Amino acid sequence: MKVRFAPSPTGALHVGGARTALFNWLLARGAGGELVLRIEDTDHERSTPENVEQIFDALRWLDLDWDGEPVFQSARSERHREVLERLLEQGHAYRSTATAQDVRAYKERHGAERGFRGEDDGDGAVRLSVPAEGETVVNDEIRGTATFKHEHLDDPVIARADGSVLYNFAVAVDDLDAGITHVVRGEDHLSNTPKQLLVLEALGAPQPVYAHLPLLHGPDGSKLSKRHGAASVQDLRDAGYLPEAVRNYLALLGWGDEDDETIISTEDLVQRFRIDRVSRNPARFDERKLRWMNGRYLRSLDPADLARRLEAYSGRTGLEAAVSIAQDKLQTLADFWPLCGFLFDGPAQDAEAYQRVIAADGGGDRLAAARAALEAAQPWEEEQVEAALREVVERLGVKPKEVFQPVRVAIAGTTVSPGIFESVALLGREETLSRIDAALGNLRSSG
RNA sequence: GCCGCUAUCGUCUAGGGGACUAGGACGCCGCCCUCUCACGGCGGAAACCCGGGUUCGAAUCCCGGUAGCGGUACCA
Repeated sequence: MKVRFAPSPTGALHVGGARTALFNWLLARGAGGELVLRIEDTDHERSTPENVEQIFDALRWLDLDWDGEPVFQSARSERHREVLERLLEQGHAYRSTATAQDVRAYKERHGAERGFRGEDDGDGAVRLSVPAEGETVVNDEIRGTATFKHEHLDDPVIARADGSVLYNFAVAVDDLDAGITHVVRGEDHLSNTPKQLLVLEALGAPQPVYAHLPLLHGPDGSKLSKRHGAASVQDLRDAGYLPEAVRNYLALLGWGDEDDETIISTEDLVQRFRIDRVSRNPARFDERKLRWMNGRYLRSLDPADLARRLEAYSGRTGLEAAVSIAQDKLQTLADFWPLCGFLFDGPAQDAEAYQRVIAADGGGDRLAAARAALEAAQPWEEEQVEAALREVVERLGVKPKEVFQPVRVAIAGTTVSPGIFESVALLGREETLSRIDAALGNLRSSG
């Protein structure tokens, strides 16, 4: 088995393209086949080094590897010219000067459902001769068969007047030459497939196995784009998702095993993935479910591992202690800093929280009581911190939160943080007391 | 317009003639846990596009309609 993944280098790797890459990868890796990467761009306008590097980068981040060197398509290779000549000589193709207007005029005369047939003008673009009778059947692993009657098919242009070849010709020849056995790509290519099959047939070449994946849409059913949030692999990485979670989520978008598992490791995915179990309906990309799944993966990570990833993501260091008290509260890597930033950069400035929790209803008095208890806590460990604060709660006869929240706002600046005992213990005695003093000082000065 | 593909809870899906009172997951709602926010636990609402046919029996097979998507480039 030889599988190929052929992204078009339009820039970032779109989420749909990433899923196609994943399915190709799962198919090849699961069957022990070979997976080649080909950058598909016959006119070479889009495959700038930057665009190509973005594709590689996205694939590497997803940890989807390929075999051998990536291949770059060419519109003017000697091989393409040679095959074109052969088709011309054998009468499978002809040169025609017919324009798009000519095609329209033809259909007005013969009916809209009638495929265009040109005449051999001896020059102009090269068109493939579609047989007058019969049909071309695409055997698709996912859809069964799609039948295209030849009378409905236009003679497709396969090379421009200047001799450069077009996609539907190039892709068929390139797949043939590379010995590709399995073509897995988006459903938008299904209607192109008969053209490619006809090229192969004119060449007397065998057909690969096809599988056309349903398309991916945005949450509202329209084409997935930036305005829906994350639309590319780059966006996903920036939003703080884990590659293993993205792989898991994407695999379940259009594919489902009979056992209904939701969290599936990549190893299991490789083992269980079956191309013929891919769904036929288009799927919507729902970032909420990805967030949930990412949280599951995040929580299952070893804290040291999570800290490493967070450090790479944020560019900061020394995060492990904070990670260990915040891990359960994160869904993405991006959630960490808003939650734990106060441990490193001082309390946040949430005036509303301060007013409501410390400045009102005796919050300051309870905070002062907590300060005194904390000052006496010995040693400065989570257990002693908890004992000290709970003792204050008991002595004052108030609800726990009436003591804990003022402390939280004093050290974190906001009402949301990791557990209060862990946070205080991690912050240290000196820093904690000084932040409480600052909050209390504020209270006095504001009267 | 023409050609092609598709149609199960809001979303992703399981199901492939009787096991369907249609299962799971996200999301949503309620309760529990609880120092905030989360996590977790328990429970709930929520779907077979419509119409014909085949059959003892249809979510499942067939036909038609409708809708969505894709293609219809000297783009990829």
